[in-house]
Amino acid sequence: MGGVAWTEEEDHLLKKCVEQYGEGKWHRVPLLAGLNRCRKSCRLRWLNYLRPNIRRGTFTDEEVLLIIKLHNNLGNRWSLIASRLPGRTANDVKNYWNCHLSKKLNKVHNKDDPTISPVTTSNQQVGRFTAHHQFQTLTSISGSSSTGPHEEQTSMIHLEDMYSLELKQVGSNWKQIVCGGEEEDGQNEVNKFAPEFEYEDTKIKAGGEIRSMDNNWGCWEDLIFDMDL
DNA sequence: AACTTATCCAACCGCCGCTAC
DNA sequence: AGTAGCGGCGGTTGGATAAGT
Repeated sequence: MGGVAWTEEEDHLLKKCVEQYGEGKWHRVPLLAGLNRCRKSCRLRWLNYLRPNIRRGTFTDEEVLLIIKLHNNLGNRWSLIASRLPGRTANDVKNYWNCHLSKKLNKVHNKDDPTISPVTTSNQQVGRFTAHHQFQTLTSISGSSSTGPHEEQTSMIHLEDMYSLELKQVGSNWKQIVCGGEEEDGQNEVNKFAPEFEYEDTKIKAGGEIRSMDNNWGCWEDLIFDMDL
């Protein structure tokens, strides 16, 4: 283990203590329970192992799909993801992701370019973005492609009908990003090659996925990874 | 059978945000 | 405003075990 393993006696003392005094006040637990463990260790042991209704064992297909979906939407916020999976702990979800899913996903993502993770929609690859803080809703994607020596392709990504991104694919890489806002004085407000930009409270950064925070899966469904798990 | 390598997962560590003072 | 103490979180570690040679 990563540290000193808990004994049955320690588990019993901790369980008894939490049942008697309730969760919280973890700084008092080692003293109340008579344990030679720090507050964090006690809390973790309770949350990940001793708490009632904890589900152990292998993850079901439904759980795996939900984890993937939630991870796309929330990132590495394991406690939030675990809260959607009854009986599963954040540590379990995190371990499962690190041991099983991240490797499989990396295999899929890194097929062509290790710096770009492809997202597919209607068989059209559009690259990926990360939206931090409040995520904007993806409303539509349109694209055009020209078949030339470099096979250049352009995709427009529209966010809440207010803001749009333009991706250009040169060869096998998505390199250029053009960010546009509402038209002003007939000129489209454009920042070329922006690695990231902010719109109101939303920061959108190149290199991740477009995400929605409002549980509106309808938009996201079109962007689900084309994965072979 | 003996050894090496890979995988899994419980536990630890350091950081962050919140609250009280 | 600054600080200490706390709970909570995500990243990392390392021992146990399985799989491979």
